[in-house]
Amino acid sequence: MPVQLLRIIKEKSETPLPSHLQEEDLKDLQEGFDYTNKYVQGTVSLSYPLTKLGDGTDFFKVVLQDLHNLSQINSINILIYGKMAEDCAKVIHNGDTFVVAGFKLAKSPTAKEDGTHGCHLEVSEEAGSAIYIYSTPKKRAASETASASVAPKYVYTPLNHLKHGTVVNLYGVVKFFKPPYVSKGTDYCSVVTLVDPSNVKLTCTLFSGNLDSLPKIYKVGDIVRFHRIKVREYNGQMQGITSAGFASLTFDGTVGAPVLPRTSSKVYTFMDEEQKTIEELRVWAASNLTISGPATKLSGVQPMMFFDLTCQLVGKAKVDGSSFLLKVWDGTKCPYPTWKVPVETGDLEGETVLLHHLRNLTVDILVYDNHVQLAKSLKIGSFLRIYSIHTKQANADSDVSCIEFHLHGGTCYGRGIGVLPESNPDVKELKAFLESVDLAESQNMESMSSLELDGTFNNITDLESHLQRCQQLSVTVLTDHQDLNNTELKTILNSTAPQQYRIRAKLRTYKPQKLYQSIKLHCSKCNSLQEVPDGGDFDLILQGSAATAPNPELHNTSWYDSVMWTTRDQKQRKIVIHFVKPDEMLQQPEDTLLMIEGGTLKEIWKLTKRFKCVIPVRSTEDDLELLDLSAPFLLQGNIKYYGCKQCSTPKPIKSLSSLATEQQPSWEPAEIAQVLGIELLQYVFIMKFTLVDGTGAINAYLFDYEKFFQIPASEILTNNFLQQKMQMTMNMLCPPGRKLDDLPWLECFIKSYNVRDATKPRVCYQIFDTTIAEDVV
DNA sequence: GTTTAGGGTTCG
Repeated sequence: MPVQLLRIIKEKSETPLPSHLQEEDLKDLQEGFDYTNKYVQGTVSLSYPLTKLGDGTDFFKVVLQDLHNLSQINSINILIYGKMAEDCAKVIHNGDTFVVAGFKLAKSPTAKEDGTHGCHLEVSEEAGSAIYIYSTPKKRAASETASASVAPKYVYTPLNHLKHGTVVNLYGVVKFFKPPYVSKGTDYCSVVTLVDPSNVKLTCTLFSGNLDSLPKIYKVGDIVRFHRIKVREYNGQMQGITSAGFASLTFDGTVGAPVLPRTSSKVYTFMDEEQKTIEELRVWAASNLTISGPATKLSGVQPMMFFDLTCQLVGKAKVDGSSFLLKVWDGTKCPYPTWKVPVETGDLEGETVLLHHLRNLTVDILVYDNHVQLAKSLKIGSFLRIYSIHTKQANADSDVSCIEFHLHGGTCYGRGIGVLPESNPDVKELKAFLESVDLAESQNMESMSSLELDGTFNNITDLESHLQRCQQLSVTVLTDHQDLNNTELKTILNSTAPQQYRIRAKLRTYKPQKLYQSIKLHCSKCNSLQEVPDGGDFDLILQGSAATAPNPELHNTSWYDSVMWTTRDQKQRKIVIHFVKPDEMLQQPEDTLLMIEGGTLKEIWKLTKRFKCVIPVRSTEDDLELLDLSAPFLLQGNIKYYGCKQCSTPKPIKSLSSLATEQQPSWEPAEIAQVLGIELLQYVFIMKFTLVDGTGAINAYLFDYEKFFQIPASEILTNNFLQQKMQMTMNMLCPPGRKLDDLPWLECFIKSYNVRDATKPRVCYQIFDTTIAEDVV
């Protein structure tokens, strides 16, 4: 809208300028800068008559003065070209406040003569400029009286004085409306029924090929002003219909709300009189029109109702030729399970991450027939009001029934979809609310009742394919208890613990998503879980122990041979390696256990490649001893073995001689730990699986040393291949980006158990006696 | 300077 005539009340603009525009001071304007998104503001001090340039283009020149700028150069010439020149010349008056946005700056050839700015502004529709003119009524009235140039005076006809075959202007309060929809002809259509204080109704049928030029009505009670509407008699009643030059303004009908016209007209008159009319109509409507109650939120829907929903579009997808899916949210949670319309993953438009985040708050609305075309054109993220959504209860007799949302075909009762601008007060309120919604809360599966869970299995399509799916092989296999029957998750959730169940479910999600974070150390004695220490800690401990000088008296005993040397670097570090002697004389290095004093991380690492076991030690007066238990007490291959600090009581190293004297020591970590008084910590996978089966969802812990993944937890941290293998397995169980429908089934055993910790008692679940099927691995 | 729709809930 290149030229807008607005009103000023108490020096303050009623209509804020578009937010992307930034004000620029006249004195700061410089050549060579981009002023596409800038505006300047001032008072019209002089305007010249509208003229035509040689090529026939309309041309209009205005001098703009910045009254707040006390410097010498406080005015600038504005050159307006084309249609904007014509529009502007019609409405502008000296003294008006004038705002120009999106102009071009050029050197002014007349700067020196007239004392204005060194540059002038060039303004035209082609350049993307916009002009806003603020006119104070008093000044305008005075100037109109003085100049005797009278603005067109509109006459408005009350609804009880309409005559067939006339074209009139009128005001009315919206009693009913159909938001613009695609007609069967070439245009959009909107049907609007108005009333006014004469208590006569007028239904208007409005057509336009341009969606924007139909009145922007958002709710019953809005007030409209129509210019040039044709009146006809139809079925014994007066009817309004668009005629050439039809134009409209729409206002919020709330008493006391700002009087802001919604329009697409480039130029319109709107002054004191109009303001007064709107305010009077608002007051009349407040006591004469049925006021609808508060808007229905998703949290307030009932199984069988029609309602209007103000919401944000999160996703959309084609379904078939006659229906289309809209995924929307309003920040509240529907109290019933809601249906999920199955669509191909590739057909779903919207931000995947957001769709996932909001999955518990979005509802699927299936729109049909004539609404499909409009629905397709909607932008993700836009704010909508969907009129007359029908809620329907699916499978009413089953105990897992859910609510379906339909926008049926046709336009009865104003059924349709309207896009609300961000400036709409309801949208502002909704936006603020959406930003405040605590997603963590709504995503917390544990806080959800089984009824609230994903309703994927609750519609007919899914039931049909249910048999098919039952025949699918599970990606997991039970290693025991095959005689048990499956139990639904809902039943498990409603039962007391402890018990054991066989279930058939899908892995909806799991934690941690970074698989290496699932590896912990477990003490089977005190049942504690701890993080795997990182290599840096080990390095520090080694450096600390290197400060302890080796004790030569401890070298070369009956059960080990010792070798010592000094590094040639400045540190002159002493390194001792004690090779444990087995009975067998001929021993291969790969079968040998050695102990090392004063070695670095790198040296130890190298030794583990050649020898079977490496134990870092340091000297005391009468024996070798293990280092701090934050360091591994044993390294074997790629694996570092740790002891539980709490449960271990380390013994002198000579206790190891009992193993060394065996004929062929196996050097099992568990045995070594035992003789050294170490409580061995076991590597485990700890994961939280969220399992769903259509009746409920359960968070079950996977506590696995090796059996489930058939990958030893101890090896995963140092083996890229195994990490990849585990990631592939998880991708198989829970393919990323897949709908729940397409996930594979898992057969699992789970056991429930009671947990009493600092918080309230709760029931937890753990997977057991289950393993990944061979063909999956 | 035509047609569309011309208010009054649901096939899915």
